[in-house]
Amino acid sequence: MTPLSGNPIAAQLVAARKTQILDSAIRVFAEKGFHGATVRDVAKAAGIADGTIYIYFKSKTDLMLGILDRVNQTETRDLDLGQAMVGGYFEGFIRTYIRQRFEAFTMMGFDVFRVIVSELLVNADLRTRYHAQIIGPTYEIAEAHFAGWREQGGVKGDEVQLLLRCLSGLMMGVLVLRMMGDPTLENDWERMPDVVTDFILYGLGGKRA
Amino acid sequence: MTPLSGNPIAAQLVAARKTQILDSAIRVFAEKGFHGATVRDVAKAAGIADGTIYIYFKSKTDLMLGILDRVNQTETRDLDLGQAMVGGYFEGFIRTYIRQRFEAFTMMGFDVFRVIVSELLVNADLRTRYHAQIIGPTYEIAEAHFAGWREQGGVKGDEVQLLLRCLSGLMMGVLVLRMMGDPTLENDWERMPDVVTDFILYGLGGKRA
Amino acid sequence: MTPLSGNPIAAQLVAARKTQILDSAIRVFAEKGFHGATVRDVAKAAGIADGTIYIYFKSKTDLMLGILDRVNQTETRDLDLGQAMVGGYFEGFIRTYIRQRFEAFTMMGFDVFRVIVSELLVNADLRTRYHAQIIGPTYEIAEAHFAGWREQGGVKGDEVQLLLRCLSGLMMGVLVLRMMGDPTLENDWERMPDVVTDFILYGLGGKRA
Amino acid sequence: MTPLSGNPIAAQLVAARKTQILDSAIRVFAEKGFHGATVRDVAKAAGIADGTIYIYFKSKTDLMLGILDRVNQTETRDLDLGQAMVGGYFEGFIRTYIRQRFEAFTMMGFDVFRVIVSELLVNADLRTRYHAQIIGPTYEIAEAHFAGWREQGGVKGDEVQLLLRCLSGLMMGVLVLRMMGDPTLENDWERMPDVVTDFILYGLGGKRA
DNA sequence: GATGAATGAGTGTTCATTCAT
DNA sequence: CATGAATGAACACTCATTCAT
Repeated sequence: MTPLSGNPIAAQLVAARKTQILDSAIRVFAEKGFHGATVRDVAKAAGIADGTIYIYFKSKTDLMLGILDRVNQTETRDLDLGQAMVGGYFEGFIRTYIRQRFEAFTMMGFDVFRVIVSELLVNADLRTRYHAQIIGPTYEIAEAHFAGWREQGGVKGDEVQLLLRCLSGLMMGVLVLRMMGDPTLENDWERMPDVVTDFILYGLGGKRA
Repeated sequence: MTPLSGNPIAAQLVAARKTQILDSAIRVFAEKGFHGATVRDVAKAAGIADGTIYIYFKSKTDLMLGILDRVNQTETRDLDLGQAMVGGYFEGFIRTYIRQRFEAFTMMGFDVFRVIVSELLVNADLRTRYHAQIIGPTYEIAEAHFAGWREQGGVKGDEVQLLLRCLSGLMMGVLVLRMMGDPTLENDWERMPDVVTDFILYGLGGKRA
Repeated sequence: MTPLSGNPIAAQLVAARKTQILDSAIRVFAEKGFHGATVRDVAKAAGIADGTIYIYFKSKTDLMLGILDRVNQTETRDLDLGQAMVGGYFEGFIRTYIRQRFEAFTMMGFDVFRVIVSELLVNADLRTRYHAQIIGPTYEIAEAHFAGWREQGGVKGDEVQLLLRCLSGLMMGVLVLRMMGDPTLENDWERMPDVVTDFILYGLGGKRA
Repeated sequence: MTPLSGNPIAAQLVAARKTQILDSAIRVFAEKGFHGATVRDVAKAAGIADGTIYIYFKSKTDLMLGILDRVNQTETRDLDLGQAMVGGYFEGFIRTYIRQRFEAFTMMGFDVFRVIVSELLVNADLRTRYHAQIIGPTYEIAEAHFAGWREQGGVKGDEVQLLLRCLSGLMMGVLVLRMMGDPTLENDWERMPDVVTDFILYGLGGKRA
C-alpha cells in the first residue's frame, strides 16, 4: 500500500521516491525490456534496496503501471498544449499536431515506447486498465477538433471515429515499424512528420492541384 | 539438430511433427503470451513429452522463430496471390490488396499477431533475423507496383519508400490499436478495409468530387 | 556476489553462512560425490532454501571451489606448523612431517579428499585455478627445506624437484590406493606413516646398517 | 543382455561390436570425462545409433566397466610380460618393471587413466567390482617377486605388503600429480622412470656409495 | 521507512534409457 | 539386430516477493 500518512511533507517524499524509482524503471526496462529486467536491476539503478520498491509499488507489473501513468500524464499535457496551438485552419493544425506527436515520441525515447507497446499488447490487465486512460482521452480531444472540420464538409459523419483510428494507427504503425528496425525509417525519420501529414491530408494521391 | 536422414518419409514425419508442435505453440503463445507460456505448456498442448520439443526445436526462442517462419510463408504466398489479382487501375488494386491483408490478419488470428509483434519489438535477435524476411520482401513487391502508378503521376519519386512505410504503418497501426483493445475498432472492424482504403487513397479529405 | 557491506557484523554473518553451507557441501559431496549430489541436497543438509546457496556461491562448481579453498587454508596452516616443528636433523623432520600429513588427511576425511581428487583430475578449470594454490606453495616450502639438506649432500641438485614429486606422489598415491579400497591399507593404516617415512628415507632397501 | 546365441560367428561379431563401441567410449570419455560425455557422443563416435549401445552394454556405467575390463586385461598381459623379462638381480628387475609401467601408462593415454581413476575414486560400485581384478592380481604377482628378494635380506617380512603399497602408490601418485597438471612432471616425464626407480631402491638418500 | 537475506516455486533444458518399427 | 524418435525425471539456476531487524 502506498504510504500517505496524511502528512503533506511525507506525501511529497513519497512522490519523490516514486519518481526516483520510476525513473530507474524506465531506464532499465527500456534497456533490457520488461521481462529481461529484474526488480533488482531497477533497485540497483535507483540506488535502493530490492524491498524498498515494494513499499511504493506492489509488484513488478505495478512498476509498469506507474510508467504508463507517467506517460499518460505527459501525453495529456502535450495534448492540451496542442489544443492551445490550434490555429485557424485544419491543415496547419494537423501539421503542427503531427510534428508535436513525433517530437513527443522522440522525447520519450523509442525504447520506452517499445516496452510499453510490447507489454500492452500481451498483458490484458495492463490493457484494460489503460485503454481508457491513454487512448480514450486522446480520441475525445481529437474528436472535438474533427467535429469542427467535419462541419466544413469533407468527412462523412459516421466515419469520423474510424478515420481517427486511421490517423492514430498511422502514427502508431510508423512508430512500430521504426522500432522494429526499418532502416529506411531510421534514416529519414526527420522527414516523416511532413510525409505523414501529407499522407493524412491527401493520401497517396498527394496534394490536389 | 533436426533429423532429415535423406529419407523422404522420415522427412515428412519430421515436417508433420514440427507442424504439430508449431500449431500448439501458436495456440499456447497466443493464449498466454510468449513469456507467460512454458515449454511444458506447449508440449502438453501437443500431447507430447517436454523433451520431444527439443528434438525439433533447439530452444523456446526457436519455437518463436518457427512461428515467424510459418507466418512469413503464408504472407509471401498471399502476396503472390495479390500480385496475380492486380487489375488495371490503381484504386482497384489497393482496395483488393487492403481487403486481402485484413483477411490475412483475421485468418492468422489477432492473438498470434499480438505475440509476434510484442516479441519482435522487444527481442533484437528475432528482429534482425526476421526483418529482412518478413518486412523486406513485402516492400520489394509493393515498390514494384508503386513504380507503375508513380509513372502515371501523383507520387513524388523520392518519397515512394516513405509513403510505402505510411501504408504499411497504417495497416500495422490499425491492427495494433485493435489488438490493444479499442472497442470502436472491434465493433466496426469489417468496415475498416474500406475506410483504410479511402484513407490511403485520399487521406482525411475523402474522395474528391 | 558475496555481500560484504563493509559492515563487520554482516561480514561475520556472511562468513558463518558460508561455513554452514560449505560444511554441508563437504558432507553431501563426500557422501554422494560431486556429480551424484544435487544443490538441493546441499541446501537441505544445511537446512536452508535452494536459492540461498546462490546468494553465497554463484554455482555448484563454486561450492567445490569453496571446499578447495578451505582445504587449501587448512593445508597451508598445517604446513606452517610443520615448519615451526622442524628439528635439527632431516630424518626427524621427515618423520614428523609425514605423520602430520597423514593426520591431516585423516582429519579432513578420506571421502572429502576422494571427491576433490576425483574432480580435480577431470575438471580442467578447477585444476588451473587450484594447482598454483594448493600444490605450488607446498612445493615451495618443501624445496626450501630440501635445499638445506641437499647441501649436507645426498641429493643430486637437478633432481630435487623430481624427488620432491616422488615424495608428494608417494603420499598422494598411497592415499589414492587406500581410497580405492585397498583392504591392506585400511587395516594397517596407522603403520603407514612410519613405513612411508622409511621408504622415503631409504627406499626398499630399508635402513642401512 | 549381451547376445551370444551360442553361435561362434555371432559371438565374434558381438565381440567386434563391443570393441568398436568401447574404442569410441574410451576416446570420448578421455576427451570429455565420464560425466561430461553423453551416451549419444559415444554412439556418434562409433558411428552407430544410441540404442545400439544398449544392446551391448546395459548402461552408461557398464561402458565404464567395459573400459576397466579392457585395461585390466592389458595390465595383466603386460605384467606377465614383465615377469618374463625378469633378469637375475633385483635392481634390474625393478628398473625394467618401472620403465614398463610408465610405458604402459603412456600407451594407455593419460586421459583414459584420468577418467578411470576419477571415477573409481567416487563410484563405490566400480570400486568393489574392480579392486580385486585390477589391483589384487598386481600385488599377487609382485609379492611373488618380493618374496625372493626378501629372503636375500633387506625387507622386513611383515612389511612387504605395505612396502608394496608404497611402490604402487608412488607410481600411482606420480601419475596423479602429472594428470593434475604439474608442469615439472610434464617437462621431465621421460626422466621419471629412472628417478622413481632410484627413489624406490634407495629413497631420498640416493644410491649408497 | 529501509534493508537485503531468505525463500521456493517455477523454468528451460539435458540425457540415459526404452521400444515400436 | 539396428535404429533413433520419444520419453520424462531430474537438475541447476532465477527472481518476484516477504519479513525480521
